[in-house]
Amino acid sequence: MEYSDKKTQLLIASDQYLNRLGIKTLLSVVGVESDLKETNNLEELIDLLKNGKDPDYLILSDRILSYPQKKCLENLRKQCPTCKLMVIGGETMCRCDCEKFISYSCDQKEMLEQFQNFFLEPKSLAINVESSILSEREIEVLKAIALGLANKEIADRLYISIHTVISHRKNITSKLGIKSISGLTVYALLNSLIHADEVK
Amino acid sequence: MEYSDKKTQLLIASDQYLNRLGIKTLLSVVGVESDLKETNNLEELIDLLKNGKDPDYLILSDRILSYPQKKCLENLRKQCPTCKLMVIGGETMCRCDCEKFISYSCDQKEMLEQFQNFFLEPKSLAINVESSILSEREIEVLKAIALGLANKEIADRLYISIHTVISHRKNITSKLGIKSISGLTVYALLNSLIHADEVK
DNA sequence: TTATCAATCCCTATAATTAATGATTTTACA
DNA sequence: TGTAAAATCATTAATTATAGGGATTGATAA
Repeated sequence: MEYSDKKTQLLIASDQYLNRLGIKTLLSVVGVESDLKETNNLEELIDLLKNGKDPDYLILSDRILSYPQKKCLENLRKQCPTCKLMVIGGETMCRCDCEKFISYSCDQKEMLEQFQNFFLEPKSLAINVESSILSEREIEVLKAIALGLANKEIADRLYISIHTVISHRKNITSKLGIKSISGLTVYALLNSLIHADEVK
Repeated sequence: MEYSDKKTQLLIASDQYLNRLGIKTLLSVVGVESDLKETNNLEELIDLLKNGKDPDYLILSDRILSYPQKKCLENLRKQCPTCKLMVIGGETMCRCDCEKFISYSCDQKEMLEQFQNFFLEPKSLAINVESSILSEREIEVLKAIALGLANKEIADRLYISIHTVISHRKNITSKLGIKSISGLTVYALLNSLIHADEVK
């Protein structure tokens, strides 16, 4: 039921230009012809999805997703319920609600196969994933922990008592199941709560 | 003084296929014609430099460098003292001994300019940078800290007393000037001492 | 053959974090 | 309007980490 005079609509969202360029080259290798749009940030992506018509395919890097990634993806899904979604991510990217997940570490052969499959396979049903459970305040505290602040410093920064900080910490560790500061730091990094160069 | 029948030798080293593909596409956009080799890991890169003749240009991603990055780059330099070196890295990559440093976050325009300049500008002199100062044992302890282990656990793992661990820790923090666990974790991540998915 | 450095160990005292429990106030939602 | 969750503060005890000191051994380079 396709109109042969209507090209496939494809949208690429990745923060890195070299990545987008690689993806585009790969698309031409695979033989996908499309009306192609691209963006390097989440805001513009959301704008494009809101104001334009739904693309047929959306290829995005996990690095442009905001925290929490799962929630962010869910919201994107709502913006384009009919499109096929491919997420390219690092080893630690949570497997999420998308038709195709590809790791950045895939070699040429695998990457080619995955891309070919993506455009051949029928659209799958969305998988429901539960989203993040941290409250706003807990996220603030988590950020501060990951930045290397001590409880007292966090208390001063957020204008609360150190007891409250400790309470939040307890809730964070029990909710996430991550007990060590390093673990929390990595979590915060992976979820773009902080940037590596902010840490003291 | 170039032989017109001899193509430029160029070597691309990046862990990610999409990156290499993007770089190659960019090279053809810029109009660089070359004998091109590529690799996705450090070992193969070193092999290529040892066994083949020196390339004219070496483009590498900071992600394939082993710890410490500066030392690793110095060693690579010795392997190919005459080649022009471009390093593409993240925001937190240390500015290092190379002719051209490009951030992954550069947009199309800047990336194009930087690539064009790289192949036009004359080779600069190497900058001497001091290398890492951590001892082997200190690196072991740092790894363990970044993985989220407590002093006691580190002691058990390394078969030393907790006092020794504390001593090493003191030396590490004073050498690096990084006091917080999060800071040390980020340092370990950036220097590929650990991987994010190993952290507990 | 001295220095130097890495690696190991120890002590004391203070600071910081965690565990276990509990309580109050505000906010959001059904 | 009642309930649940979030955000706040608190106490006590136990555990861990940090900041100062030192000390010994073995390897290695000047």
